[in-house]
Amino acid sequence: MSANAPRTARERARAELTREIKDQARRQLAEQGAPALSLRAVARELGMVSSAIYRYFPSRDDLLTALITDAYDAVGGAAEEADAGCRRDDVAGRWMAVCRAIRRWAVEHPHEYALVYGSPVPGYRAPEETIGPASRPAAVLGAIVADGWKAGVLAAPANAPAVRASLARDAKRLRELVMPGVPNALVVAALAAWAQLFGMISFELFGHFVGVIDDRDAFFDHSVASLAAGLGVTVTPSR
Amino acid sequence: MSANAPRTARERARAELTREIKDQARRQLAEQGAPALSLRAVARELGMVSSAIYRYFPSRDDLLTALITDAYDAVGGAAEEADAGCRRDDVAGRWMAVCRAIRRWAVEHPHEYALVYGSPVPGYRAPEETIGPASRPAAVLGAIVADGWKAGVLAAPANAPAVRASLARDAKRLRELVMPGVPNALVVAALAAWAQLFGMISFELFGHFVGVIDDRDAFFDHSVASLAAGLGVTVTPSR
DNA sequence: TGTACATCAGTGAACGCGCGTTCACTGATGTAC
DNA sequence: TGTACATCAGTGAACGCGCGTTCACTGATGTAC
Repeated sequence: MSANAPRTARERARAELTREIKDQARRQLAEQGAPALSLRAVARELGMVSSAIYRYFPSRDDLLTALITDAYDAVGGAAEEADAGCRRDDVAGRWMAVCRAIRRWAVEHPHEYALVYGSPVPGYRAPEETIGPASRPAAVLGAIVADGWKAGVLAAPANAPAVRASLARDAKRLRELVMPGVPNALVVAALAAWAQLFGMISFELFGHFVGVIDDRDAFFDHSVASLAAGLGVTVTPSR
Repeated sequence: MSANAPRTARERARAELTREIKDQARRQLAEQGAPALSLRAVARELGMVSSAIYRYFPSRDDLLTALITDAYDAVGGAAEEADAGCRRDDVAGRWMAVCRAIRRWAVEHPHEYALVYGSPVPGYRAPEETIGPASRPAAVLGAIVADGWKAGVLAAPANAPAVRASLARDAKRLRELVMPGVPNALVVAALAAWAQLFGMISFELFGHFVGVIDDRDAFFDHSVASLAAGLGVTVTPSR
């Protein structure tokens, strides 16, 4: 029993029902997508009266926020776990493992992925509290790049364009946050790789590979290895 | 007057109202997003009774399909126009111009962009007729790559991983469709660049650069030039 | 250990709203002779 | 050129539905003495 575990029966029941509501909401997310998520349907499925939900979430938006936070935490956790399973000095292996873990999570939870990386839910404005969880996957990738740079196995891309002053400002801020010691050109390249990684996952999940790419595992592995190559690290072609 | 222009007053009125309905629907798309698009609201705004819309679109899904087709055509047209404005042998210039044109269209029409490149609209299944328009932007990029290869200014990335057999099959099909003569490794690299290009645009539009990248023009130009560099062509750093 | 009060979870009814779609209709426009 | 009929656009009412949220309430759980 941890120190901040619920003690009274009431507290335990509350924690459990909060979880059940979110689980049920996730199930509906998976079936019909975020815009169709309805408090009434969640309550119905749980055998409660619709107004009872309001004891747990003050509004639909708060439930959405909880789902968004959980989704970021889940994908971030998957990334961290994959990273932790690699030898620290195997930069290429860490990169591949983390990219694959993120994609696997996305493929297994397409609607949760769409909730956080797809089009914004109309009328919903994400509150501050989602920022922390949202940055977890990026932080993992940033740490790999920083470690790789420190170990000398990464390099700013050879024939990359020069980094303009305004971009250098952005790079400086990010270096201090998440990629200590990494030079501007590599910070910017890493950022692009980050956006490109999710771009490929989104294209796959959102149907743009239909009739274009059949072997999506192979394509993803290939492209993600190329992204790594663009950062100067060569992935040895093992599975 | 073109040969297939509407002749009778009825036909003219019908064409005009069809356009007005789509325009109004686009306006609502821009204000509240696709899931909130409602036939009743469109009719209301146009001063019609809601059932009148059914003379023009047999259902909400058909209106959505029309908007999707138009959006693909718009972004495809923007890409084609940008390409046509360049000297044929300026491969790097064409690449940059087309990427910028696509991004510009996206930034200017964020909800139409989300409609086609964001999360799928729940409950909506895109019919066959959207496939043609959907491929236009990709076709433009493919033609640039094919021309660049033919002219000898593009190359398969130097340190890229080998293309597996199953991927080679996909590459073969695409080579025949859109990139004649281009070798497998370059076809696959071009595909990745295509997905990555839209990935960066999506990240920008869907809010993932907030607090991360301030100078998004510079970042986009830089990254898109890097994508080109990854295909072997160097972009001279002019604006 | 027992009692009195405060807190909280869940109920059931209601408010006010908007939606997609159908249908029988009226009146205007187009077409064939 | 004029008439008879067919086609079509737009109307207004209705069907059946689901939604988020509020509110006064009952009964169970927790807390202070």
